[in-house]
Amino acid sequence: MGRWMPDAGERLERAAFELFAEQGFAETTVPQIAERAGLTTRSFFRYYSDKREVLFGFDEHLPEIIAGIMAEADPTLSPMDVIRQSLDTVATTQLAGQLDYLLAHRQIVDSDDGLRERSLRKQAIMTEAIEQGFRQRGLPDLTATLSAHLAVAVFAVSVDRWLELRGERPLTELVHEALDSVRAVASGSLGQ
Amino acid sequence: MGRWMPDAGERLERAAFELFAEQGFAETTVPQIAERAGLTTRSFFRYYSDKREVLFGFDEHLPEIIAGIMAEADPTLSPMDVIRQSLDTVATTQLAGQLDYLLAHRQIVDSDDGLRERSLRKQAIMTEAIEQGFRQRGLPDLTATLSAHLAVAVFAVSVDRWLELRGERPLTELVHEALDSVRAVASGSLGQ
DNA sequence: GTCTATATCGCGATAGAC
DNA sequence: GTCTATCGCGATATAGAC
Repeated sequence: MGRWMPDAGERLERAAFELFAEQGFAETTVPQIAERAGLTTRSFFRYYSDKREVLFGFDEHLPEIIAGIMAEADPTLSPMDVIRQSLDTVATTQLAGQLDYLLAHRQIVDSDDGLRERSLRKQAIMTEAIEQGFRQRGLPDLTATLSAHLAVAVFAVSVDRWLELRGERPLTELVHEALDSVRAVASGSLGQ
Repeated sequence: MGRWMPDAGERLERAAFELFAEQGFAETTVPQIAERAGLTTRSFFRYYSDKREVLFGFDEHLPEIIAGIMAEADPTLSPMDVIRQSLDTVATTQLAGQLDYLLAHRQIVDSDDGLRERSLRKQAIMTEAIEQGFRQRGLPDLTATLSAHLAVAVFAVSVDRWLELRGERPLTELVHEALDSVRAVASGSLGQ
């Protein structure tokens, strides 16, 4: 057996995920994670800058993925149509089939303030990437920024509901419902 | 001299703000803050659960303030009108005159990843409070949630611009501009 | 890989307010 | 005297330096 088993990063991620689920995030120490993955504490910090990052490794790829999806959309589409089409794509190509993983992930994240905060940073990363995508499409700064915030809000709220419903309703349906609701609110057509 | 000078919390806050501005957040230790405030390290943590919190003490009051402002608005107003009116109130009663403090605060927060993250949590706290306010006004859950996200996005983006412009334009004007932009995006009236 | 700073928190003792 | 803020000591874990 070689000195370095392959996929150290993945082994750390798997070990951490298991331990967090078994004993909780706060109760799990980095040395424990490293030991289960067959590495030293020092090596853990080489792969992840802090204990929370091991649950958010995928964030690294988000900007590129988002840029790709938004670049594919027809240049003549309005921002709302870009949002709808892009979120549909994400729902079907990225999240379908991930329900169980996402539920477990969510349960861990919700158990700890620090992780909830880290999760907000993930949303901020997405917002920036989407904003950048809209700028590439020629939108002015203010519009690009607000469209990005709107897209992330719709997406986050819809995924929340999807997980609460344990996938009983398709994510795309929830996304469309949220988009309709945003349109109604923003147009001021909801006089009481 | 008594063992307890009054306003320990405020003294810690002032000392921390000064030290962060002088030497940076990461370079300032809790013992330094405590010493300048005339307290021990242990006491610091009785007032603030971690080093970042000393810059966000006001968050505690946000839910109550938000609830009060939203409750004052005419019950017949649409969500968008509630948002506009409430943000106008916040801009004039809470933020006017705070420009210098907010600029200094922002400079510190922007210098550190952990503080930026904490700042996102502040936005999440605001979002929850606004959502709750809309529920009190009788909005259905989905609409209340999305309206709250919309309000916070508009507010945050507008304050960002206000600070970048160093107050050259009135905050209310920037808020209205952002609200107009949101309406245009959400109504789909921005075909390319 | 080893060493270390420092954030963070638990516990028991104590000092002053009321 | 009770109550609460503060202190002092110590332990542990993260995170970064060397």
